[in-house]
Amino acid sequence: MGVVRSELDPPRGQVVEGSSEVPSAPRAMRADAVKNHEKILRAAEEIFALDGVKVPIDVVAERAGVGVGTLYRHFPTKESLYEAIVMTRLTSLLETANRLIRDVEPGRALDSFLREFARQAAEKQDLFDAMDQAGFDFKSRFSDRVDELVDRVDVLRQRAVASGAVRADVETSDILNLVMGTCHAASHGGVDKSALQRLVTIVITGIQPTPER
Amino acid sequence: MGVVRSELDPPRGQVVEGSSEVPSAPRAMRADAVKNHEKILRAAEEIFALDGVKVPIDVVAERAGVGVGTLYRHFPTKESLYEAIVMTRLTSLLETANRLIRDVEPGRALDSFLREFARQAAEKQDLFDAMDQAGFDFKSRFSDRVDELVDRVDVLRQRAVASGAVRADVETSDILNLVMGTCHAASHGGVDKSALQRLVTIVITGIQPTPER
DNA sequence: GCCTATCCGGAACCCTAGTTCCGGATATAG
DNA sequence: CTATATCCGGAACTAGGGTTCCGGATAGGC
Repeated sequence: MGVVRSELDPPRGQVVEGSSEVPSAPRAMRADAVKNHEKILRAAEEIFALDGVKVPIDVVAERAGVGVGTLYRHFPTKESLYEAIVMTRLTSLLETANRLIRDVEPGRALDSFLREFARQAAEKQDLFDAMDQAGFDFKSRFSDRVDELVDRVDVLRQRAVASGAVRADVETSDILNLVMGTCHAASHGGVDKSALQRLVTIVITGIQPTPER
Repeated sequence: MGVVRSELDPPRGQVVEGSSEVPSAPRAMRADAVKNHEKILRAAEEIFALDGVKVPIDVVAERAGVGVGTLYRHFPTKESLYEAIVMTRLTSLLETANRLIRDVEPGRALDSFLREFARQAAEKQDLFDAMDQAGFDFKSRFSDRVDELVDRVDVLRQRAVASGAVRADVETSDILNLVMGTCHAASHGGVDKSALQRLVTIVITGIQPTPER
């Protein structure tokens, strides 16, 4: 829940010197282990982005140039590896949201975020899969991080509403569902980058205040 | 391709009397077989609607009150059963489209169709799954029927454009992708009927001509 | 009422994909 | 340089779900 420290940080097995812990200090990882750990992460990031959760674990291992046994020693579960990758994606998105909240005028910030969100989700199949499963209400291993993200989007939305760029009766989940929908189209082929942006534009237009009517 | 005659019509094994075919006329189905065939279809329609393609075949058999062997004699493949169900759904949608084209004013017809489409796809998980796989370009067993449907929607769109209800730069695939996206949200829980209609409304608003800007 | 072409049920089989296990290799402390 | 704690690879095991098979039941023609 709280601290996430997944296997994403440069792996180490060392305990801080002088730790008051039990003196059975776990040794540092062997050099080859560290190298493999990184190879696995790189391979996973590439393949998951391309093929999503569905890709068999052997394929990841092969691409990493490593046996499945090795992969499983580094990540006890396929899901744990998947989770490690998705977490970085979500974190990155979160940073984007925060940056936009901080630096960009409210009217444009939401727009920019949604476009970036769509771009990412369309580009990284795994991200899409994750949010697909997680829904925006659903429980999942990512739900905490997803909640944070939804919270940030809510801030973006509120500001956009306040600045008159978005109608007040639109809910955050509506926006996310709609944009996820565009990604959905993108991740199943048949929608290139420009078409994707066109779809997002339609959504954004749809949530703007309507002058007349 | 052309004639679809799936196992949906009341099954019979009879050859038309006086057929010029080989005289080895295949007998009519036994009464119990006919009954089972129907039970299987009914069960499949219910379960596929609820759980989509993913549902194991044994579950369908059980719900139909029939052994898997029996199910497989009637439908040689899980996919063939699935196909039979989805085809009726697509056909029904096609009829809806045609009726709207015939009876309703262009400005409202597309709107009505999209709402009905969303309702159906959200209600029948299998329909959603099918279109999900088929995409709107992708190949699949349904692609012919899907093509027909897309063609009808294109007519609806063109008319809507002509009547000034929809912008001219919006493509049919854009519309379908967007609406599919809304269904996507709906089929993964967290979106009730009213929320779904709200989403569709946003999409429809998004493809309308913008007075200013 | 009898006989057999049809049909039924579900155990068994296969294939896919995740996970475990262990004999062999190797980094690295001493 | 040597000993050994770690690490590696991939064969083997497991589980879920589609499909096949065949002994037993039965509809329905005679």
